[in-house]
Amino acid sequence: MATIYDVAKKAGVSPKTVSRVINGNRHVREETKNKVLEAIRLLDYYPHAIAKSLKQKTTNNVGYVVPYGSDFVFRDPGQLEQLKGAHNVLTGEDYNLILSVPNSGREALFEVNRLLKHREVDGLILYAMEGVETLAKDFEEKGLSYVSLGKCYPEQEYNFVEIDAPSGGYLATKYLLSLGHRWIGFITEPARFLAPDKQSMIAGCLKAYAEAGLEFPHHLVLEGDYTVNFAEQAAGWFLSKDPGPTAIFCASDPMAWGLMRGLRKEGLTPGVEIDLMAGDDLPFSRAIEPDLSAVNSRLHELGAEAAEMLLVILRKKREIGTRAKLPGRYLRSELVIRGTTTGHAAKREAAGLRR
Amino acid sequence: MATIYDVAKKAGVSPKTVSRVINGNRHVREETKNKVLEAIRLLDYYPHAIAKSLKQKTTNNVGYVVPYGSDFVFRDPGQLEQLKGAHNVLTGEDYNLILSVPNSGREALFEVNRLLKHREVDGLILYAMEGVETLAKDFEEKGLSYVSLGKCYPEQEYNFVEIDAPSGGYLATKYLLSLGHRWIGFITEPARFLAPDKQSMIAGCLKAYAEAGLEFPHHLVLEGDYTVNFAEQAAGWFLSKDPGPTAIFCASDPMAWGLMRGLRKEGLTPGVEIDLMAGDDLPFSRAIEPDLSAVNSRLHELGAEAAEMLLVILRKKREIGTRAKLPGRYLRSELVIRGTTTGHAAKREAAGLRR
DNA sequence: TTGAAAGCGGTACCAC
DNA sequence: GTGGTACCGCTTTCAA
Repeated sequence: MATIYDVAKKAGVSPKTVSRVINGNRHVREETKNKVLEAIRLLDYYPHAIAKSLKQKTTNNVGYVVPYGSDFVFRDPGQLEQLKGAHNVLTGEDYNLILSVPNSGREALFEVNRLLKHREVDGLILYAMEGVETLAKDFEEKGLSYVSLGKCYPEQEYNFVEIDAPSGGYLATKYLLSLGHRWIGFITEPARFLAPDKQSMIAGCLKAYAEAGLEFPHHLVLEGDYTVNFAEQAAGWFLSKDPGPTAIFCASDPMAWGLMRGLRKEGLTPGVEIDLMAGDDLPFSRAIEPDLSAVNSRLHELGAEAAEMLLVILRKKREIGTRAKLPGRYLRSELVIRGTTTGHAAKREAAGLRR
Repeated sequence: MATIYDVAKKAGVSPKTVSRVINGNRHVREETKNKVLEAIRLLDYYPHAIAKSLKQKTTNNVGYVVPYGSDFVFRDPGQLEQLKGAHNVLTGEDYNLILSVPNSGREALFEVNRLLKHREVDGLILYAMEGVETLAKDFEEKGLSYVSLGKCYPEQEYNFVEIDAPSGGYLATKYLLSLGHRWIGFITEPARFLAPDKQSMIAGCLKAYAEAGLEFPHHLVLEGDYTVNFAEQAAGWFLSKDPGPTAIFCASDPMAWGLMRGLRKEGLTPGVEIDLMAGDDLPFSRAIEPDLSAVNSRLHELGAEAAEMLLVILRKKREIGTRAKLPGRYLRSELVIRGTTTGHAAKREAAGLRR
């Protein structure tokens, strides 16, 4: 395939002039430019991206590292929303996204080194994981760029974007309480998905109960694992409790799907005998279970925002030469009320009727 | 960051020797090797992937181009299974996968050029799309490597892997007929997803009917669009037909989910009043609708197989220097019988009972 | 406005 | 077993 020299020779100019034309430099006579363009067309010439990279010390690749393994990442719609958000932004700016899905935090650290230190990528979007604290300092020193999805260590102030889980828990709980529910069940995030000091949604749930002057039903809290099947089983667990819940809030949409199925199997219709609120509000959810009331976690925006931040950092680095630090951002959830939170179950309960 | 020269200097050897050590060449004295290793460790040295690429004319990146846009690709579990299959294989051999999701075939051709001709990738996995015929010849000429998911043009004999859709249709239909069904409804693949001469699953369905000596119910065929919502609506359409179906086979799992919901809304329980067979058997489906009988399209294998083929092609190119052609492969579906194909509806029909 | 030549960080042919 | 050096294809400083 043709090189810049072939083009130069054919057009009767120097490689530098060809380079100027390619990169839109205005200091080229129109006539010369046309000769070059014609030669490029004739030779079906495309600049060699690698050679350009070597010279310019940038690859136009960004790595995206999620340490939960390919089985999980490719099959969890919530993960994919984040990924999609980042992918959209990145490709919009002509960056390629290189997805790496190691099976553990340990392997992830290895991947991070592979991608960044070998300079296969200009920067990294990475899930919060233990050990990144050490990395962060290393990156700092070496001028490597990254943004994390979630805080990696308690004191991290820069270069992260995170969902404000407690605020989601607060909103959901407050709303359910306002419908008259007294006994709300909770399926939380798996503890292993929480960054070191990140607060669980439960913090917000507790707050809402406290504000309402009610005692929090600790016996109705279950740690989830983000899977549909787990949540389906959970339905029975909740119903075995006394007092049992008149409403359940769970930390992710897939868990809400499972819970819905579990409840139906037990003969309970969400929105009628029991209320249900989900934790993501994924587009996919609206197809599967269109009626689901939810806290919108804005996962797509989360990924997009991380990518935007990284692009700013990369741009600054290119222009000013130094690595920028962007203050961490929190995304607040919003309430989306649909058909599974009617308060009917709460009214029954108030009327002294128990299932 | 340190270069190979820094390491060489620190170890008191030449860059070439360092290169030998890095690449596992045996012609290095143990003592020298240790000196080099120590220097590498001290300097936290990692070889510059880009520089290596330039010299070796390989990038260790593979492109994956799907011309249906990001909204579709990231939210269709079937697409993601294929992608996951390819990603697993590729990363297992230390290749990076660069995902490109242009909005149309037209844009896809542009992407293909961007990735391949600029040498950002060593090879490409691409969805069958119109216009690839021209590309294929261009690739041939320029020695560029690709494998297509589906045949790109009727006479294509090499470098593709494709699901044998008619065989899936045949299996499903034959099985349903064996249960005693006479009137089977069909939701097909969207025509725009079919490669130029690719046969629809319907070809197989026709064959099964013909073998059974029955007339094919053309009035019960509906072209789908692969979405949940479409299929939900389709339930009503089927029930408005006369004679209506006692079983429905649809070309994808997401459509089966929608159809299930639609049928339930109409008061029909799949497996009881009407039989239902899905067209993918996705892992995700087993969580959402665990009971669904299906034709297993082996989408994960499809992606994996495409990646394997591409790796073989790339290996041959490296070793023999010439671009290999691999004969195209067809993947046959398999029947997975679960709870939604019981034949009850067919027996009722035979007994003269109609809904 | 245009060109000559050095250099990015590796690899590898060919000597020793 | 080890090293000197040219070269991959592009960009860029500096001079013309």
